[in-house]
Amino acid sequence: MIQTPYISIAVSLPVMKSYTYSVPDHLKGFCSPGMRVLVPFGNRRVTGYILSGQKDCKEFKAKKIFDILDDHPLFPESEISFFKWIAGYYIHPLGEVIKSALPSGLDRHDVSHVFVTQHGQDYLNAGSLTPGEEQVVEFILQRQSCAVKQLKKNSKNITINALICRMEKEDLITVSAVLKKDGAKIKKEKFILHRDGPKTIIRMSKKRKKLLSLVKGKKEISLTGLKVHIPTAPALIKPLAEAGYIQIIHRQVFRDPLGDPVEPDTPPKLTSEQQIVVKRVQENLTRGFAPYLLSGVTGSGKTEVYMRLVRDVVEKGKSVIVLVPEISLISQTERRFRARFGEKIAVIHSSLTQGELIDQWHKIVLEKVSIVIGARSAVFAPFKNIGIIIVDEEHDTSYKQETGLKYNARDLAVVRAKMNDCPVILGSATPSVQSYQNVVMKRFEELKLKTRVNRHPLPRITLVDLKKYKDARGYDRIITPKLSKEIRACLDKGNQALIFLNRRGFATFPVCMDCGKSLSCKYCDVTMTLHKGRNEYRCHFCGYGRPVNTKCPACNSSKIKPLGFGTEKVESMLKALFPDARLVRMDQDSTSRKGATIKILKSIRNRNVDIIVGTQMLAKGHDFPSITLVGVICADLSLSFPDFRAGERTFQLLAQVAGRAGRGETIGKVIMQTYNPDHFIIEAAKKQNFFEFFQNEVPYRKALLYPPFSRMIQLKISGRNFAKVKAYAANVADILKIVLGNEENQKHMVQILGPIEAPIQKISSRFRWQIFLKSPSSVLVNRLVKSMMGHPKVTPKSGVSLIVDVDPYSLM
DNA sequence: AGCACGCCGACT
DNA sequence: GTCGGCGTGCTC
Repeated sequence: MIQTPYISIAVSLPVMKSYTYSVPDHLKGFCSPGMRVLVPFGNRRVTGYILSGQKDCKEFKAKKIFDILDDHPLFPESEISFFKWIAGYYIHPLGEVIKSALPSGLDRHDVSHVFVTQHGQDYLNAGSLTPGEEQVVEFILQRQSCAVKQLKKNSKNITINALICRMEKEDLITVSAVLKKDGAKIKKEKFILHRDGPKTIIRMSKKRKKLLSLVKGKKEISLTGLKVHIPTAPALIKPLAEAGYIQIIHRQVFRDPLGDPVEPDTPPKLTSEQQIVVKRVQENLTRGFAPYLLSGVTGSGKTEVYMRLVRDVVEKGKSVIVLVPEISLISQTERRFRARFGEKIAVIHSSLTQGELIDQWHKIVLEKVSIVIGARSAVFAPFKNIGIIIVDEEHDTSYKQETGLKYNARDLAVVRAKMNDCPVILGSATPSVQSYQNVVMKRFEELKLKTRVNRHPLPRITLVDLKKYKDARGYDRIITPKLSKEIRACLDKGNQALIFLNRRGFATFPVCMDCGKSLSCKYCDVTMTLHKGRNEYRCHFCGYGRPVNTKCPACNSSKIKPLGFGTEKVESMLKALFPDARLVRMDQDSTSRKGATIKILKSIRNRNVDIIVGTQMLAKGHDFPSITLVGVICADLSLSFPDFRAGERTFQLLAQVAGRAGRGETIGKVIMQTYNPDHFIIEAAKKQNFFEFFQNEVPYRKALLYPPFSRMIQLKISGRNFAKVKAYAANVADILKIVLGNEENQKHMVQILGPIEAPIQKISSRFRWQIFLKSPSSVLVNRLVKSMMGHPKVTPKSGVSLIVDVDPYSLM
């Protein structure tokens, strides 16, 4: 609790400093760090987060805060230093860091709204408005009031600013600030308490009597609980409460996002390997920061190791954060944790509604739970006393947030563990090069699980050289005879086959047969994809669609040939090749409808399908015990990406997909079709040998000074005007060079690459340029960017945006 | 982010 | 001559 007259606030706006406010008398003693407050900022109201108390404020007169928005802090004081670290490392405003750490939808600020005045109304009725004015007035009246922003967006008229201004002067409309209201609130429910000795005696109907006896039987009962017995209870309670028979109280309840219940499980006996690993970590549980990399082949029982350690930590009265990759549905790992720990768990996941997420958050803050399991944002879980942090599938790219604050939750997990003096375990069957390099450098301790729990051997992988089928006609070119023979055999045995292709749609490269140009998106620098199911061409970057009978935009020819293939085409080919088989496709297109994913997963589990075709969403998080054959249509698709991590990603993806085969009793088979059977990535994937991959990859990274042998910061410059973007990018690069040139001792420590045009030159009508900074020292690149941003010549240019991405994942 | 203040082009 | 464009700077 803060007793000082002033408080230090981070506002949720892109401003780099914190601000001092005074606390009015009636709010004294109600402020704590971690609470939200509504504060005046400029001439409007915004959300601020209380950082600390402050004794005095001399340089300027502090404004008073308007209100405190929370009863309890939303995060513990101890987390503030973590937020500050993030703000510094990712070069991001502190208030926005906190905003992105908290559940979305909690932010409040003024939004200017326009209203129609009585005067304006009269003019409209009298028909004395100009057509332009009439349009504005009617647009506002349709929705009572309207945000100025929305009005501007809707209007094609460029002089809308002037029009609004003039209409306000003429008293046709008024503009005023409206506090943005949020959909998500704490859910409260009515609870009924019994009271003796009513103030007034009222007539007792049968229902009233029944209700009273029910209430008397329990100490307290929720209205929902009462409704089960007496459907009309909501109407009955009011007179009874007024007469003093009962008391109604409002209490917070937690919405249940967990869906169908999971059967509780009993811990199995650990294998000797697992025991060794568990013991090793247990020894260090209370000895401060200790980072581990748990590398274990698929099926080696990593989850069981996590669960043992979690139980230990919880028994010591500490909290646990478990991070899992973001997938479209609750993962197998999450289910297993719930089965083991039941009520002690909070879940943080993108499929939660805003309200559910806030409830889970409150459960953590109010210490109703001691375990959090969830996707990347769970790394911000507001625990005070963390005993261990676990990051499962640490190599997974979904830990990197690509919008707003571009953090990597896996890296933040290590930082948070360090600040909390606790162990952190990163687990994976295919670790990231970065994490394994940390093992090599002895920064992480490696823990190994070499054998599968059920002692089954890993699936056998056979390569098929696609070069031999380059000139083949028809199906053989995409589904080679070897693969189709194996599918047949798999079907005949009554098993399931999984066919993997990391590209969705039917034809991915439509080409005009007359002018030879590919059909590209109007707004992006990419080829469109034919989707037969939707009957249109679609851009996978901006969503723009063209009808299937579209003519070539360059020469107006109607002869567009659907070259290139995606999952949709593979599906239709398999249908033709195996007419007896039941097929299902699983990709973004087939799972976008609500409930579709569950339906597909259930049909796979219940063995109502024989062949599953899909993209990488098949490779993650779900367990398909009856799949015995995995077919990879083209293993090299992701290999040709213009990205130094293309090889790493390909290896991980192939190893993960291969691991889907033979999880049950039968030994799995994998057929991997590739144009590069001799490539070291493909060879290592074939052997499922991470170490071989790593040893071959490292020299290449070292030679070109790529991570983990350097730290990178990517500057993305984009805008609608090509010349402006290019000029601004050049300007930023110049400033970087000047700033770097001033630091004599650092000149040779940081490389500035660019500005260059991005591999995808335009997305959603925005032209894209980039600058890369590389350095062996993360501190130096960070400092360079900070001084560049502070340089007087790098003023934000209108129409051009500059985005800083520290440790970037996507270089496109 | 949003808003106010301050300087240059096309119009009553 | 002004109206209204938008570039620059600040918000406790």
